[in-house]
Amino acid sequence: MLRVYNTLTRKKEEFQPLEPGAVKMYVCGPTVYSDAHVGHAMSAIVFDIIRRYFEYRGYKVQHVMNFTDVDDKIINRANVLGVDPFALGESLIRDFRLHLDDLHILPATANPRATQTMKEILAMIQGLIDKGYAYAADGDVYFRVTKAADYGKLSGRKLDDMQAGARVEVDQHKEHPMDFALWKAAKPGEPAWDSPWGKGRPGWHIECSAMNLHELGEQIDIHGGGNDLVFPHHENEIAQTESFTGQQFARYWLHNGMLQLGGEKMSKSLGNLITIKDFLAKRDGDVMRMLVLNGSYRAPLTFNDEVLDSAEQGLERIKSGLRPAAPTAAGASPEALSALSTQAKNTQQAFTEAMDDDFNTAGALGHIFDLVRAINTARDAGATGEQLQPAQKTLRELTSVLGLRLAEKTSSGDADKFVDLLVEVRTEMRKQKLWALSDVIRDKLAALGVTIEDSKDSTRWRWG
RNA sequence: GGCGUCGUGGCCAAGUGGGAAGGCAAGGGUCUGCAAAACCCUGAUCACGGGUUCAAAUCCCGUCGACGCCUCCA
Repeated sequence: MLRVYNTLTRKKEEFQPLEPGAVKMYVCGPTVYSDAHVGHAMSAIVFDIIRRYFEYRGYKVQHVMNFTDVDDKIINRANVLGVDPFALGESLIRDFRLHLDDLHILPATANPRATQTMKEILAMIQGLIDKGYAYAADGDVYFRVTKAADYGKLSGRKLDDMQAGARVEVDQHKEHPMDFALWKAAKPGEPAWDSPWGKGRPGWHIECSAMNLHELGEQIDIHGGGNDLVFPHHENEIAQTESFTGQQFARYWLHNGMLQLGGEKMSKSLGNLITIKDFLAKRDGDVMRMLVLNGSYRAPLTFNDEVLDSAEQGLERIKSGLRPAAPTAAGASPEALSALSTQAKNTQQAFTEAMDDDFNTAGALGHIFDLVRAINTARDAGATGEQLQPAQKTLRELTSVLGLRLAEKTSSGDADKFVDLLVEVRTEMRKQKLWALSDVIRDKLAALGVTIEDSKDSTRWRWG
């Protein structure tokens, strides 16, 4: 039984899809006004793992991730750069997609954009006005929060409490300080679309509601995003969509925790961010994923060089389990092989149990390391490639559910042949006990990125 | 001020009533010509103080601390 933590109820609940065997999942993507940072990567990786796990469990997943491509910040930044806001968004979306690929994140089944959903946005706003949930004022349109009886149910807030906080902007157009914009009247020089209320553009929240409705229908299984979106964004989405359709919107609300850099949330507004591009220039995409897997997706995640180094070493360890049998392997005992296959079976089961419990990746990873150890023990006991194969296949399968690539480094070009030759020559030297010379070759190759591992009667090497 | 999450060995962290997973780092060992890799071994009064219970890291109350949201944010 798969259980997920639902922000709406603050409890873990059994996952029951609207339609058997299918999952409709909508995840809030970035607003494209500057380079995406590793916090965006974390969120994308979290929901990629969730999606992969659902697919592993046999569900057909519709995974929608939007791009917000019209918004104040995009316009401001485009003005600063002196470029067209749409061109800016376009190029950032292109970059983001490349990053997702480098991070081994499966492409969403749909990537709607605000600017391409304008018809649906306008229809929804009109519908909300018709039903009395929204009102036009001076070219703007606002949502009437007092009309939505359960406004605040996701974030656990009450309208009265929020007013007490007094950090709500005062706007004479609004009936209630917490009313929020569905449509914003255009200022001179801004991108604008025609509407019954004059030229303008959509507010931030309505686009997600409209895209959801358009791509997935009135009800969805899972709505996801960072926990900084719980209020006001997701709260407002619920208010809009449920007021419009008259029924429950998303059954399960899943939120990932924030990446912490130096004890603080990484964010664009704080400016303490590391872009995905900078990260990938230094580390493999698997490292970021490993970091996410080692923690709990709902909790804050520490991000620094120490934990990244640790993640990198952990990956090496998993890879050790995938390495081939010794060339001279004579075969392991039946007891050893039986222990290996038992461990593979147990690992598979324990993995599923962990992941079924609200995607407990840290637990799942622990079980995977048990299998790694069992494989390495069997290899040390002389298991042949054929004998290791079933367990290694299980290891591959489970790690790929988590989205790990686990690629061994390779060289481009013909270098391998020359390394083979050097290693061959070195083997001769070792036979003649020319240790000093052998060690020089080993050191120099290491400097070139080749790792040499000798055993009693054979030598193997690899990049990295 | 309001709402919420959390505090587990040097670091990251799983576990939410009855054995304190796992990874990284460190130390010791096996193997090796030496290394490396692999394997084995070594380590925790579970923030603090009360309470409930035969039994608490886990439930309840309190204290302290950290972080998030309440304004755009993954």
